[in-house]
Amino acid sequence: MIELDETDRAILRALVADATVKSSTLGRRLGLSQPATWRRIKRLEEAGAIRGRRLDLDLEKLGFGVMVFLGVKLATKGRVSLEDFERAVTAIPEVQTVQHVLGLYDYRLRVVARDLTDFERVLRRRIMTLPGVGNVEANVVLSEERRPGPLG
Amino acid sequence: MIELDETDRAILRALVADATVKSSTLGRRLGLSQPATWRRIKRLEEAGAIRGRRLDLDLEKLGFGVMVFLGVKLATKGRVSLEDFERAVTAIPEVQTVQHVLGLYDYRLRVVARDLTDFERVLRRRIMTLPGVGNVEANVVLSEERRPGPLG
DNA sequence: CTTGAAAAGAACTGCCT
DNA sequence: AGGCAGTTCTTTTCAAG
Repeated sequence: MIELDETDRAILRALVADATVKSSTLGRRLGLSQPATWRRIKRLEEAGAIRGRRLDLDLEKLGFGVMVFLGVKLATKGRVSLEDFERAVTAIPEVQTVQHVLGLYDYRLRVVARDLTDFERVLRRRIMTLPGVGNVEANVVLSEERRPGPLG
Repeated sequence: MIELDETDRAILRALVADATVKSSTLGRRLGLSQPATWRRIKRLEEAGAIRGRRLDLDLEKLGFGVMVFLGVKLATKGRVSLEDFERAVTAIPEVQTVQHVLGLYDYRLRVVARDLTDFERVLRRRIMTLPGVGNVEANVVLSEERRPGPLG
Protein backbone atom coordinates (compact mmCIF):
# COMPACT_ATOMS: atom_id res chain seq x y z
CA MET A 1 0.00 0.00 0.00
CA ILE A 2 1.22 3.44 -0.95
CA GLU A 3 1.60 6.08 1.73
CA LEU A 4 0.47 9.59 0.82
CA ASP A 5 0.88 12.88 2.58
CA GLU A 6 -1.69 15.65 2.45
CA THR A 7 -0.06 17.24 -0.61
CA ASP A 8 -0.21 13.99 -2.57
CA ARG A 9 -3.86 13.66 -1.69
CA ALA A 10 -4.54 17.21 -2.86
CA ILE A 11 -2.81 16.45 -6.15
CA LEU A 12 -4.84 13.29 -6.72
CA ARG A 13 -8.04 15.08 -5.77
CA ALA A 14 -7.37 17.80 -8.36
CA LEU A 15 -6.41 15.38 -11.13
CA VAL A 16 -9.33 13.05 -10.53
CA ALA A 17 -11.62 16.01 -11.14
CA ASP A 18 -9.64 17.26 -14.15
CA ALA A 19 -6.56 15.51 -15.45
CA THR A 20 -5.71 18.39 -17.81
CA VAL A 21 -4.62 20.77 -15.05
CA LYS A 22 -1.01 21.82 -15.57
CA SER A 23 1.62 21.10 -12.95
CA SER A 24 2.44 24.83 -12.79
CA THR A 25 -1.19 25.78 -12.07
CA LEU A 26 -1.62 22.95 -9.61
CA GLY A 27 1.64 23.85 -7.91
CA ARG A 28 0.61 27.46 -7.47
CA ARG A 29 -2.63 26.30 -5.89
CA LEU A 30 -0.74 24.11 -3.42
CA GLY A 31 2.14 26.47 -2.72
CA LEU A 32 4.61 24.24 -4.58
CA SER A 33 6.90 24.96 -7.50
CA GLN A 34 6.16 23.49 -10.90
CA PRO A 35 9.05 20.96 -10.84
CA ALA A 36 8.16 19.79 -7.33
CA THR A 37 4.55 19.22 -8.33
CA TRP A 38 5.61 17.45 -11.50
CA ARG A 39 7.97 15.14 -9.56
CA ARG A 40 5.19 14.18 -7.16
CA ILE A 41 2.84 13.30 -10.00
CA LYS A 42 5.58 11.23 -11.64
CA ARG A 43 6.24 9.44 -8.37
CA LEU A 44 2.54 8.62 -7.98
CA GLU A 45 2.47 7.23 -11.51
CA GLU A 46 5.53 5.08 -10.95
CA ALA A 47 4.20 3.80 -7.65
CA GLY A 48 1.05 2.68 -9.48
CA ALA A 49 -1.35 4.92 -7.59
CA ILE A 50 -2.21 6.52 -10.93
CA ARG A 51 -3.25 3.88 -13.41
CA GLY A 52 -3.74 6.25 -16.33
CA ARG A 53 -5.82 9.06 -17.78
CA ARG A 54 -9.10 8.39 -19.50
CA LEU A 55 -11.54 10.40 -21.54
CA ASP A 56 -14.86 11.17 -19.97
CA LEU A 57 -17.45 10.95 -22.74
CA ASP A 58 -20.94 12.39 -22.81
CA LEU A 59 -22.71 9.25 -23.99
CA GLU A 60 -26.06 11.03 -24.30
CA LYS A 61 -24.62 13.48 -26.80
CA LEU A 62 -23.20 10.52 -28.70
CA GLY A 63 -26.61 8.95 -29.05
CA PHE A 64 -26.48 6.50 -26.17
CA GLY A 65 -29.23 7.91 -23.99
CA VAL A 66 -29.92 4.80 -21.96
CA MET A 67 -27.72 3.33 -19.25
CA VAL A 68 -28.83 0.25 -17.34
CA PHE A 69 -27.25 -1.72 -14.54
CA LEU A 70 -28.05 -5.38 -14.65
CA GLY A 71 -27.76 -7.86 -11.81
CA VAL A 72 -27.28 -11.36 -13.17
CA LYS A 73 -27.68 -14.56 -11.21
CA LEU A 74 -26.28 -17.66 -12.81
CA ALA A 75 -28.35 -20.84 -12.87
CA THR A 76 -25.27 -23.02 -12.53
CA LYS A 77 -21.99 -21.65 -11.24
CA GLY A 78 -19.09 -24.01 -11.28
CA ARG A 79 -15.69 -22.69 -12.28
CA VAL A 80 -16.33 -23.55 -15.90
CA SER A 81 -19.62 -21.70 -16.14
CA LEU A 82 -18.12 -18.53 -14.67
CA GLU A 83 -15.47 -18.57 -17.37
CA ASP A 84 -18.02 -19.31 -20.08
CA PHE A 85 -20.19 -16.47 -18.92
CA GLU A 86 -17.32 -14.01 -18.73
CA ARG A 87 -16.02 -14.89 -22.17
CA ALA A 88 -19.46 -14.53 -23.74
CA VAL A 89 -20.40 -11.30 -21.97
CA THR A 90 -17.09 -9.77 -23.00
CA ALA A 91 -18.11 -10.05 -26.64
CA ILE A 92 -21.18 -7.79 -26.25
CA PRO A 93 -20.19 -4.27 -27.35
CA GLU A 94 -22.95 -2.58 -25.34
CA VAL A 95 -21.49 -3.92 -22.08
CA GLN A 96 -19.12 -1.35 -20.62
CA THR A 97 -18.27 -3.02 -17.33
CA VAL A 98 -18.39 -6.57 -16.04
CA GLN A 99 -18.19 -6.97 -12.29
CA HIS A 100 -17.99 -10.29 -10.51
CA VAL A 101 -19.80 -9.63 -7.25
CA LEU A 102 -20.79 -11.19 -3.96
CA GLY A 103 -24.40 -10.88 -2.87
CA LEU A 104 -27.82 -11.56 -4.33
CA TYR A 105 -26.34 -11.62 -7.83
CA ASP A 106 -23.21 -13.13 -9.32
CA TYR A 107 -22.44 -10.43 -11.87
CA ARG A 108 -23.22 -6.78 -12.38
CA LEU A 109 -23.16 -5.38 -15.90
CA ARG A 110 -23.12 -1.76 -16.95
CA VAL A 111 -24.90 -1.61 -20.28
CA VAL A 112 -25.47 1.36 -22.60
CA ALA A 113 -27.97 1.51 -25.44
CA ARG A 114 -29.32 4.11 -27.88
CA ASP A 115 -32.83 4.00 -26.40
CA LEU A 116 -35.16 1.60 -24.62
CA THR A 117 -36.04 -0.21 -27.84
CA ASP A 118 -32.36 -0.75 -28.47
CA PHE A 119 -31.91 -1.87 -24.88
CA GLU A 120 -34.70 -4.42 -25.20
CA ARG A 121 -32.92 -5.88 -28.22
CA VAL A 122 -29.65 -6.15 -26.27
CA LEU A 123 -31.41 -7.69 -23.30
CA ARG A 124 -33.37 -10.30 -25.23
CA ARG A 125 -30.90 -11.20 -27.94
CA ARG A 126 -27.60 -10.82 -26.08
CA ILE A 127 -28.00 -10.91 -22.31
CA MET A 128 -30.77 -13.47 -21.81
CA THR A 129 -29.00 -15.87 -24.15
CA LEU A 130 -25.70 -15.82 -22.24
CA PRO A 131 -24.52 -19.25 -21.05
CA GLY A 132 -25.81 -20.13 -17.59
CA VAL A 133 -27.96 -17.04 -17.07
CA GLY A 134 -30.62 -17.35 -14.39
CA ASN A 135 -32.37 -14.32 -12.92
CA VAL A 136 -31.74 -10.87 -14.35
CA GLU A 137 -32.63 -7.63 -12.57
CA ALA A 138 -32.47 -4.23 -14.27
CA ASN A 139 -32.00 -0.71 -12.96
CA VAL A 140 -32.39 2.06 -15.51
CA VAL A 141 -30.23 5.04 -14.55
CA LEU A 142 -32.22 8.29 -14.43
CA SER A 143 -29.39 10.50 -13.22
CA GLU A 144 -25.89 10.02 -11.96
CA GLU A 145 -23.81 12.23 -9.71
CA ARG A 146 -20.12 11.63 -9.18
CA ARG A 147 -18.52 12.63 -5.92
CA PRO A 148 -14.84 13.24 -5.18
CA GLY A 149 -14.63 10.02 -3.18
CA PRO A 150 -12.73 9.20 0.01
CA LEU A 151 -9.59 11.13 -1.02
CA GLY A 152 -11.67 14.31 -1.17
CA MET B 1 -27.01 14.45 -31.00
CA ILE B 2 -23.51 14.65 -32.46
CA GLU B 3 -22.75 12.91 -35.74
CA LEU B 4 -19.41 11.11 -35.94
CA ASP B 5 -17.61 9.55 -38.85
CA GLU B 6 -15.40 6.49 -38.54
CA THR B 7 -12.29 8.62 -37.90
CA ASP B 8 -13.93 10.43 -34.99
CA ARG B 9 -14.95 7.11 -33.51
CA ALA B 10 -11.41 5.81 -33.83
CA ILE B 11 -10.12 8.91 -32.05
CA LEU B 12 -12.59 8.53 -29.19
CA ARG B 13 -11.84 4.84 -28.92
CA ALA B 14 -8.13 5.54 -28.56
CA LEU B 15 -8.56 8.35 -26.04
CA VAL B 16 -11.07 6.47 -23.89
CA ALA B 17 -8.43 3.78 -23.44
CA ASP B 18 -5.60 6.26 -22.88
CA ALA B 19 -6.12 10.00 -22.84
CA THR B 20 -2.38 10.71 -22.81
CA VAL B 21 -1.83 9.63 -26.42
CA LYS B 22 -0.38 12.51 -28.46
CA SER B 23 -2.23 13.87 -31.46
CA SER B 24 0.87 13.24 -33.57
CA THR B 25 1.00 9.56 -32.56
CA LEU B 26 -2.72 9.12 -32.96
CA GLY B 27 -2.62 10.85 -36.32
CA ARG B 28 0.10 8.59 -37.63
CA ARG B 29 -1.97 5.60 -36.57
CA LEU B 30 -4.98 6.93 -38.49
CA GLY B 31 -3.15 8.25 -41.51
CA LEU B 32 -3.82 11.86 -40.54
CA SER B 33 -1.51 14.77 -39.91
CA GLN B 34 -1.00 16.07 -36.37
CA PRO B 35 -2.99 19.30 -36.86
CA ALA B 36 -5.87 17.48 -38.54
CA THR B 37 -6.08 15.05 -35.64
CA TRP B 38 -5.81 17.84 -33.12
CA ARG B 39 -8.59 19.84 -34.79
CA ARG B 40 -10.91 16.84 -34.68
CA ILE B 41 -10.26 16.35 -30.97
CA LYS B 42 -10.89 20.05 -30.37
CA ARG B 43 -14.12 19.87 -32.33
CA LEU B 44 -15.29 16.88 -30.26
CA GLU B 45 -14.51 18.80 -27.08
CA GLU B 46 -16.37 21.89 -28.23
CA ALA B 47 -19.34 19.84 -29.35
CA GLY B 48 -19.49 18.37 -25.85
CA ALA B 49 -18.84 14.77 -26.87
CA ILE B 50 -15.72 14.90 -24.70
CA ARG B 51 -16.61 16.03 -21.21
CA GLY B 52 -13.07 16.02 -19.85
CA ARG B 53 -10.08 13.93 -18.88
CA ARG B 54 -9.94 12.17 -15.55
CA LEU B 55 -7.34 10.28 -13.57
CA ASP B 56 -7.84 6.58 -13.21
CA LEU B 57 -6.71 5.67 -9.71
CA ASP B 58 -5.72 2.29 -8.35
CA LEU B 59 -7.83 2.41 -5.21
CA GLU B 60 -6.46 -0.87 -3.89
CA LYS B 61 -2.93 0.52 -3.92
CA LEU B 62 -4.25 3.56 -2.08
CA GLY B 63 -5.62 1.43 0.73
CA PHE B 64 -9.24 1.17 -0.38
CA GLY B 65 -9.48 -2.52 -1.01
CA VAL B 66 -13.25 -2.82 -0.76
CA MET B 67 -15.80 -1.61 -3.30
CA VAL B 68 -19.48 -2.23 -2.74
CA PHE B 69 -22.53 -1.38 -4.79
CA LEU B 70 -25.59 -0.68 -2.70
CA GLY B 71 -29.17 -0.73 -3.86
CA VAL B 72 -31.30 1.50 -1.66
CA LYS B 73 -35.08 1.48 -1.49
CA LEU B 74 -36.66 4.47 0.20
CA ALA B 75 -39.42 3.92 2.73
CA THR B 76 -41.17 7.11 1.67
CA LYS B 77 -40.47 8.82 -1.63
CA GLY B 78 -42.14 12.13 -2.22
CA ARG B 79 -40.19 14.88 -3.90
CA VAL B 80 -38.99 16.18 -0.56
CA SER B 81 -37.61 12.86 0.63
CA LEU B 82 -35.67 12.34 -2.59
CA GLU B 83 -33.99 15.70 -2.10
CA ASP B 84 -33.34 15.00 1.58
CA PHE B 85 -31.80 11.66 0.74
CA GLU B 86 -29.61 13.07 -2.03
CA ARG B 87 -28.36 15.92 0.11
CA ALA B 88 -27.49 13.59 2.98
CA VAL B 89 -25.86 10.90 0.87
CA THR B 90 -23.75 13.52 -0.86
CA ALA B 91 -22.07 14.30 2.44
CA ILE B 92 -20.65 10.78 2.87
CA PRO B 93 -17.05 10.79 1.62
CA GLU B 94 -16.97 7.04 0.97
CA VAL B 95 -19.75 7.37 -1.60
CA GLN B 96 -18.23 7.78 -5.05
CA THR B 97 -21.36 7.72 -7.17
CA VAL B 98 -25.02 8.36 -6.54
CA GLN B 99 -27.42 7.08 -9.17
CA HIS B 100 -31.12 7.69 -9.16
CA VAL B 101 -32.52 4.57 -10.78
CA LEU B 102 -35.71 2.92 -11.95
CA GLY B 103 -36.35 -0.65 -10.87
CA LEU B 104 -36.37 -2.63 -7.67
CA TYR B 105 -34.37 0.11 -5.93
CA ASP B 106 -34.56 3.89 -5.93
CA TYR B 107 -30.84 4.63 -5.66
CA ARG B 108 -27.60 2.86 -6.42
CA LEU B 109 -24.51 3.90 -4.50
CA ARG B 110 -20.92 3.06 -5.32
CA VAL B 111 -19.09 2.94 -2.01
CA VAL B 112 -15.40 2.38 -1.30
CA ALA B 113 -13.89 1.45 2.06
CA ARG B 114 -10.51 0.42 3.44
CA ASP B 115 -11.69 -3.08 4.37
CA LEU B 116 -14.83 -4.92 5.40
CA THR B 117 -14.63 -3.62 8.95
CA ASP B 118 -14.46 -0.10 7.61
CA PHE B 119 -17.32 -0.85 5.25
CA GLU B 120 -19.48 -2.10 8.11
CA ARG B 121 -18.89 1.18 9.92
CA VAL B 122 -19.93 3.17 6.85
CA LEU B 123 -22.98 1.01 6.32
CA ARG B 124 -24.24 1.13 9.90
CA ARG B 125 -23.30 4.67 10.87
CA ARG B 126 -23.74 6.49 7.56
CA ILE B 127 -25.94 4.60 5.11
CA MET B 128 -28.55 3.00 7.37
CA THR B 129 -29.11 6.33 9.09
CA LEU B 130 -29.87 8.24 5.87
CA PRO B 131 -33.27 9.95 5.84
CA GLY B 132 -36.03 7.76 4.43
CA VAL B 133 -33.93 4.63 3.92
CA GLY B 134 -35.89 1.41 3.60
CA ASN B 135 -34.31 -1.77 2.21
CA VAL B 136 -30.61 -1.90 1.43
CA GLU B 137 -28.96 -4.55 -0.74
CA ALA B 138 -25.20 -4.92 -1.04
CA ASN B 139 -22.95 -6.36 -3.73
CA VAL B 140 -19.27 -6.61 -2.86
CA VAL B 141 -17.16 -6.31 -6.01
CA LEU B 142 -14.69 -9.19 -6.38
CA SER B 143 -13.29 -8.13 -9.74
CA GLU B 144 -14.09 -5.58 -12.38
CA GLU B 145 -13.32 -5.61 -16.08
CA ARG B 146 -13.83 -2.54 -18.24
CA ARG B 147 -14.65 -2.95 -21.89
CA PRO B 148 -14.25 -0.41 -24.69
CA GLY B 149 -18.01 0.08 -24.90
CA PRO B 150 -20.28 0.59 -27.88
CA LEU B 151 -17.86 2.92 -29.71
CA GLY B 152 -15.24 0.16 -29.78
C1' DC C 1 12.36 21.63 -1.01
C1' DT C 2 13.28 26.23 -3.96
C1' DT C 3 14.38 29.33 -8.13
C1' DG C 4 15.90 29.90 -12.73
C1' DA C 5 17.03 28.33 -16.97
C1' DA C 6 17.57 25.55 -20.94
C1' DA C 7 16.17 21.79 -24.10
C1' DA C 8 12.71 18.77 -26.09
C1' DG C 9 8.37 18.02 -27.40
C1' DA C 10 3.58 18.79 -27.95
C1' DA C 11 -0.10 21.99 -28.69
C1' DC C 12 -1.85 25.58 -31.39
C1' DT C 13 -2.20 29.08 -35.57
C1' DG C 14 -2.28 30.76 -40.35
C1' DC C 15 -2.10 29.83 -44.85
C1' DC C 16 -2.54 26.92 -48.64
C1' DT C 17 -4.70 22.97 -51.50
C1' DA D 1 -12.01 18.71 -44.84
C1' DG D 2 -6.54 17.91 -44.80
C1' DG D 3 -1.39 19.23 -45.18
C1' DC D 4 2.75 22.15 -44.23
C1' DA D 5 5.42 25.31 -41.75
C1' DG D 6 6.04 28.04 -38.08
C1' DT D 7 4.96 29.90 -33.29
C1' DT D 8 3.75 29.30 -28.53
C1' DC D 9 3.31 26.75 -24.58
C1' DT D 10 4.29 22.63 -21.38
C1' DT D 11 6.78 19.35 -20.09
C1' DT D 12 11.08 17.61 -18.83
C1' DT D 13 15.71 17.90 -17.32
C1' DC D 14 19.44 20.27 -15.21
C1' DA D 15 22.30 23.47 -12.11
C1' DA D 16 22.77 25.74 -7.85
C1' DG D 17 21.08 27.20 -3.19
